[in-house]
Amino acid sequence: MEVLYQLSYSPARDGHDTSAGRAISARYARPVMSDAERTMPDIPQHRYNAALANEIEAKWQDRWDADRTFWAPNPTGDLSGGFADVAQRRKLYVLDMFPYPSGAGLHVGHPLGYIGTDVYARFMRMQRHNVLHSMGYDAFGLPAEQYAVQTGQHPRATTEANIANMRRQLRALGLGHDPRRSVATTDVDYYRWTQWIFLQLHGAWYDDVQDRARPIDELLAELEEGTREPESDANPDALAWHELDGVQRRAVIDSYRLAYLDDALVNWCPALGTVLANEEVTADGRSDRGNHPVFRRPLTQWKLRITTYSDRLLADLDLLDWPESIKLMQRNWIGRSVGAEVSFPVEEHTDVEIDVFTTRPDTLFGATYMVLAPEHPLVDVITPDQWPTDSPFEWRGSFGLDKFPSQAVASYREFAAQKSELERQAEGREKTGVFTGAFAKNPTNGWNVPVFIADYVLMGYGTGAIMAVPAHDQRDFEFADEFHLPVVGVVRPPDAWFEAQGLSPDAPASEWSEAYTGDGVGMASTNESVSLDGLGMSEAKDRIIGWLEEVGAGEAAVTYKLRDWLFSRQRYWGEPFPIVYDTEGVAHALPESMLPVELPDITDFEPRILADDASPDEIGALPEPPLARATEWVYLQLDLGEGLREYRRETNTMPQWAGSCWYYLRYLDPTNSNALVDPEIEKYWMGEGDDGGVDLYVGGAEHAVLHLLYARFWHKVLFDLGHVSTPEPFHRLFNQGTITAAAYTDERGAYVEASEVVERDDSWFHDGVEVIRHDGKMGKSLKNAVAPDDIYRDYGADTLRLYEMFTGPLDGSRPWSTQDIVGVHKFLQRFWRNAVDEDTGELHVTEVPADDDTRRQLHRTIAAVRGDMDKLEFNTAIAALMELNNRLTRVVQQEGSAPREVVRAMVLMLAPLTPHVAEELWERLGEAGALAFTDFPEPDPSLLVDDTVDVPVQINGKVRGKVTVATGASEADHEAAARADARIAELLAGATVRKVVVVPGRMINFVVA
RNA sequence: GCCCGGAUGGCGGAACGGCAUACGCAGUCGACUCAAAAUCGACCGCCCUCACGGGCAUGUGGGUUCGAAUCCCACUCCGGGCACCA
Repeated sequence: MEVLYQLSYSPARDGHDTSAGRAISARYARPVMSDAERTMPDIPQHRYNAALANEIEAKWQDRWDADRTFWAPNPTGDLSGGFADVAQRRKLYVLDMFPYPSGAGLHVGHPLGYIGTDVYARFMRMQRHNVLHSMGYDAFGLPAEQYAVQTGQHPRATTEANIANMRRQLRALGLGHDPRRSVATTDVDYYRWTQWIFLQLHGAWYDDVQDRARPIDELLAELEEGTREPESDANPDALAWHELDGVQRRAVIDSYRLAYLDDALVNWCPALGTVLANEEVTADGRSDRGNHPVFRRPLTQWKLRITTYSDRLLADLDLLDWPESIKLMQRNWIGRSVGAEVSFPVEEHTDVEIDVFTTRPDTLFGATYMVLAPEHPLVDVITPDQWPTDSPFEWRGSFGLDKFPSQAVASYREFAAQKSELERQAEGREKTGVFTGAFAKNPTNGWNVPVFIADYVLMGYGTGAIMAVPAHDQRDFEFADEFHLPVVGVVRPPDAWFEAQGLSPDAPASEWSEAYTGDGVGMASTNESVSLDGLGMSEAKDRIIGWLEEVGAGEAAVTYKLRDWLFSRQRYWGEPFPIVYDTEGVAHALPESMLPVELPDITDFEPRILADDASPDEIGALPEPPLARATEWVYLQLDLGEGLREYRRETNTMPQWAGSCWYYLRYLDPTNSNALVDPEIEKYWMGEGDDGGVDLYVGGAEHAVLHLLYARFWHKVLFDLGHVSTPEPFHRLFNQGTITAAAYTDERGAYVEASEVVERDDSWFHDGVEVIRHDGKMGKSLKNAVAPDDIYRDYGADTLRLYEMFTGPLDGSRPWSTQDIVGVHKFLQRFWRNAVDEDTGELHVTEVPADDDTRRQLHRTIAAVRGDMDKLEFNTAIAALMELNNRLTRVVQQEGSAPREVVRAMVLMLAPLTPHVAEELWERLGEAGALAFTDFPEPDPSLLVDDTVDVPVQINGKVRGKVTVATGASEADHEAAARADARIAELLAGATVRKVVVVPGRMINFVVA
């Protein structure tokens, strides 16, 4: 079996250590104590301390590599060696969100989740599971490219160096990963398949009837057979397929694709020199990465039609064992709203209607004006040449006292476009807008309502136009207030609302100080054919939607906040698109046989930015991607079926999210050059059907909507097209917490290096200057990172693992405290001492069985540890092991040696948590077999119950004593035992016992008068 | 503003509606030692008490219950997400 791919762990299977591993061994095998200390007679030679831990850790890490301990066999293919041995085991796929290999390396906050998954994976491996656990690298992205711009060093060089360093740091933690599966998204053999998935998206369309994606060829066939009409924006005249010419047909087909070119407003970030997805822009209009200003600009870019999956992305959350908070964030992000679309005829334009979306069709009678988004295409159509007579001066625009409506519209558009998202934010919710000069007709009551444009209506949501009901929508109310538009109430608020407003219960809406948005009784909503008066909100909605459908003025409708995924980036260090353009500018997908499209080597990585961020309004400010300058790569001749022709390549690259959308599939079959993953292997690890997917996926909650939504979308497309067998990629998701640490700022508010701060009298000083303490997520930016290498040096990796698992529940955030580490280190030291003589290094375990109480505690501990580890509650599992060790310490003191049955079980229970020291003791105990695959201890049920149990006795719910009763005693026996207790009897004397509550084995409560 | 989540000793944290504060850190005292370190042991929520014991404590105020850290309502503070989404 030959395993060849880039950037893998070095081939330890040949018996050679990796160079990185060697470095660790050499570095950490060095004793921490000086030779003088080492030879001092009163410091035991064989104490478990950092020096010994480092020796043990290096030894076992080398051994695991040599023995291929964590190679998980596939059922077939290159990686199937040894499968027969595990074929009877159940499979388990444990996955970490893979890291970006940054140059700074790891700090102790990073591996919290990795340690958690490793403990769980090792625990399950000891319960006869074939466990797949590996770690790859999400290595495309901005930092490597920005570093390249600064230094001229190729991103591949820095990326590979960073990956090597992270592998070294992770290896030193003793993580039981299958190294053969460690892919990096930047490997050509990897991104070849990222490009392949893009081709699948490009070659597919969404069939709304079957509710799934299908190959585009099937669409073509249906159009040619005439079983489907070419309904598309690219076919505005609704011509039949046979009436379209070749160019038109092509445009129609392209408009159906899941990957499509779109000319629309994008988030343009001049400082980063690229456009960004909506998900990458923060609420205050800045880039998620780097916090630079972002502007809305039109540009032709690739988009992925994720919106077609809105409903399924929403509905299938129910299949998942995920934290409710993450599901909720995804639901909110998808933002499904139910309501109606209503058409408002435009005055003087018999053929034009303005369609609006509303969630409150029950308030339709109260619509007193309309608003279009400034960039709405109908604005130019409806805007008249002259202002209507009597149109108020204040409506005509405060942006230049415009003589004509077209001028007012133009100047308002300019005003709105020039505002950055940040400026819009800074202005709060102040409403601005301008009258278009046009009127539309409210279909319910025939009112002529003025049509405005205003930037509080967004082109990207709903239809880009609203009906404004100021009485029942706060934004509309504020706009109406600003422009003195009529406010007509059509839902009667409850009396309490009027009271809270300080209004009399019959005050008309024109006197209200805010909109009433709650439920209420319909009023003033009657015409010749429908009435909503007296109806509640939901009845009124049903009634009016029925009426709208009847008269052809509207229909029920659903809208989503989710937008299609902007998929182009003007960067070098990303996956090239497998797309070329012909001389007409038409995009063509390359055939699969031409993959991979490799990134060309260039030397100038900088995106060309033609204007600085001070003048982003120039269209010329848009950049040319670095790849556009690789002209020898860009221009080529190809035969795509029409003979040899000239083409130019797409020079944008894919966003960083692309590679991370599917890496969990490539771990399964990393060396497959014929397919993304072999179907048999995919079914084996992922399972099939609604409850299939990765068994446990652990990562930070910061990926709640970005990565997790994109990955689910790609997986569903692959599912629809038959490439994977489960509708969802990640069955169980767990969010590990973050590690925080003290951070300090000086008087300018700048962070100072936390490790250099000293405490004096409850104050903190850096270089003698007092600084302010805050707590924050550990990291480079707060200058409070702690390197794992330092902890390995001072305590060993097992101690670091144990400490991180002990400080609290895995999903909680916890402060780092180097001071507290000594507690878990001493626990390991004490357990070691219980089994090994510190002076001689001899084992001092006895074959004599443990006493009954010790054995009972052992089995209770086994039961507790098993339960806790199943639930990923490692902190309480460790607490139980500490308690057992405390008892073992007493036994050793009394007996002079430790019972093997206890030591053996404890070694097995520690094996997932502190695998190196456990392996060492396992070997010294002379136990046979690989520890990693030895069965986890099982509790003896008969030892979990005691003969007697202490039960608290309460009087009126307060604990007043404790009695001992036989296990399984009756309620009467409990009561009798309690009454027999001298102190209880005394307290009960003279009182009337009204009631006795007995919960056998738990408590007795006397209720007295 | 809206939506989630949280609040327990000096600190990190334990507690199926039933002995609050497990386990660990820090602290106090003791044993060993000439001494220190290391190790081992005891104590360690607050108040009153020599003690026995009692009172009060799980952010605040109510409620349900024989019994509430746990369930319900309101509020305060902290953390996270969304934010003119019609």
